[in-house]
Amino acid sequence: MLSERRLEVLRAIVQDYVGTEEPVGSKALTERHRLGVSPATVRNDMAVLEDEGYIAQPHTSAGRIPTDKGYRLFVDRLAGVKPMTAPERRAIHHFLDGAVDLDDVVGRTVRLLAQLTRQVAVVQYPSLTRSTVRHVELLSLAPARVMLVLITDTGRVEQRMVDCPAPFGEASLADLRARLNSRIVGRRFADVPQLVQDLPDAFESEDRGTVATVLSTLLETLVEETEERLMIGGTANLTRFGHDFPLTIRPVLEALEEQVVLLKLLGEVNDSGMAVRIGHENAHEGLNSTSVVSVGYGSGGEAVAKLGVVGPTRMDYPGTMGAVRAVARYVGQILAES
Amino acid sequence: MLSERRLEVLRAIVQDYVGTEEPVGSKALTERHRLGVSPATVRNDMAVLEDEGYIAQPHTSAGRIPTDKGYRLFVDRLAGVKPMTAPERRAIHHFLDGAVDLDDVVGRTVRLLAQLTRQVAVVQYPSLTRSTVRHVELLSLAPARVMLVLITDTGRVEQRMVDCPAPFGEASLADLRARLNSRIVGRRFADVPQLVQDLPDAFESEDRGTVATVLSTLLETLVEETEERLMIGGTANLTRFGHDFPLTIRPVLEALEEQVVLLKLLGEVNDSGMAVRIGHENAHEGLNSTSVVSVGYGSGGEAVAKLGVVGPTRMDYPGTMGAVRAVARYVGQILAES
DNA sequence: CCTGGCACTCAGCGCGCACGAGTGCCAGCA
DNA sequence: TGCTGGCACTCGTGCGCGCTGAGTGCCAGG
Repeated sequence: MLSERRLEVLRAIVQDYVGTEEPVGSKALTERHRLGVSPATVRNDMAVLEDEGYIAQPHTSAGRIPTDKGYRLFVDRLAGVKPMTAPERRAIHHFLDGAVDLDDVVGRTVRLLAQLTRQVAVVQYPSLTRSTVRHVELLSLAPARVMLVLITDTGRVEQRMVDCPAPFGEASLADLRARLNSRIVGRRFADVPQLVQDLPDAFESEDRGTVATVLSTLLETLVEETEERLMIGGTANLTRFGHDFPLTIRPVLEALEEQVVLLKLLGEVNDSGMAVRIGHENAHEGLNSTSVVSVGYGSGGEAVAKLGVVGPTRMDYPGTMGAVRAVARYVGQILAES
Repeated sequence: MLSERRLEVLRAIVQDYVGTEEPVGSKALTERHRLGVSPATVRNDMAVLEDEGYIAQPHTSAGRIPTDKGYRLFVDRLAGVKPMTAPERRAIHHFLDGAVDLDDVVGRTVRLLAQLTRQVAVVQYPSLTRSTVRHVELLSLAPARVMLVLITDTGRVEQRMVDCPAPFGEASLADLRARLNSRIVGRRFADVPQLVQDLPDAFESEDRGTVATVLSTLLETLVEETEERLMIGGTANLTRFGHDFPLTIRPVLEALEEQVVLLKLLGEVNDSGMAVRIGHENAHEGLNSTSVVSVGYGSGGEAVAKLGVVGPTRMDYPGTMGAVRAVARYVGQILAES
């Protein structure tokens, strides 16, 4: 167990390193923080912290930098979430108000997050399966061609073309539309498969094939990993990563281009709502020198999707967490209003 | 006017420099190309080419590299468009087939282009105004709340919420839907404003306000710069830019995040279809060391949108132009089929 | 107009050296 | 037992130096 002062030393190291981006030495520490002890004592504490794996030196005769483990301790026990100031909150509201549709909301959110945190922002669209059906529309575009449009309560709209096995009359289409909507409007998309299972039975045999085709297309749109969409922004902030960064930035950009990786990245948000993954805690190799701060957001109580930022492990955790949380809350409100 | 051989020397310089990324000297040139003259002669030619501004040396006692003007001459007169090989064409087809909706088509196209050219790819969604109306749908979500859904023949779907000034009955809604569709289906979106101008007149006075609101929302979606959407990919390829690239990559990433800049970037495609902007020919400062190859694509004869790639001025122009053209053609086909 | 020869330039590289920030250890003191 | 000042040590960084070699421009001769 580390003494109170040693924790204080660790906190000071993290803060200084985040600020200066340079290894911090014992002398500098005592000058910048009122620790009440001499550099020599701090050196002893540092030696202990290094033994325990919380800090490391890049090379002998250099100052110390926090390790992933050090950041972890910092985040868990030494720092809180820094709340946004009133002007910042106003800026968030101002920036997000006036979005015309969901794409716009997500786009603005991404830019806002990137700007506030000066890092790379990732925003997931509200997941279909976790949303509620607001409406299902069927449009006849040709005798045997139907367009299926799904609308969620979060404003997300998905459409699919359906090539029917047989021509489908306008009356049958209206019938299907009505039955479908009466069954699933207001229900969660996740429940839709069960709710429509026996729907073809209600139709004449000649239409059954088409109805089944439409339904299977509907179900296909709900398949995980296909239905998920996301937007990223602020990649220009990657250039602030470090000096050696050709090697660092490359794998990060590559990782950011892979949907699957990104979805995993946002990962399981724990119950308190916010997740912080530090360095090697990220499964993906290319992201071993980055940290991810993510949080769920939603229109009501439960999260319909996640958003977060990706930045260097050397980031301002309290500030970033504060920004991410504030943005998520307000996006949730916006969605609830639409 | 430059002699035939001097043009040949310029071509050789461009080809070698693109291949090696290193300034090319007179000796190396005569070794790698059958110019039929000695290095000394080539040196004289180089001196002339340098006087004329087609090449430059980074510093004395280094080889020459092409200038923007040199690349321009190369593209205009010395090189053609390299056609795709059969396997490459097959790969394109394979990659793009099986997209489920427009987002998917655009997403696949971006990834494909980035992969083929090893550069940053930019794909614009089919512009609304240049597309044709396939269907307009109006959905009543609440007594005074309507969702407007626009569907184009290219598969693009846009939706907007409309808050009506007064409750709007189901019958009136159906009426508006029918009138609207009969007027504009099959017409170009650009013509819609004129076509719907007097539509409110056909309604009872109590509904006129709502109809006008719906129509104005419809027109808003057609406003330029709001209606344009695009997707980019392959930013990881930026890391292959050069050695000094922290300074190069930053402004490029920033430019890529700005819609407006990107839209201008794709720029006016000339009549032959393809546009190549080299270095300083790009208006945006951050892109002064990049070249942009873009082309229009469309389902029928005329272009509904553009796509292209952004890469270092030192790029394989014939190959890049070939890839861009081939992809654009096939995307056009895909859109026509949907 | 082309060619071989020649003197010249200069970026890159490796080397050695001095500097200084930062450390670990130890003896002394509260 | 824990803190402190002192001290020797380490090692990365920056600087100056000279060498090397690729590449050039120029010139005289064919």
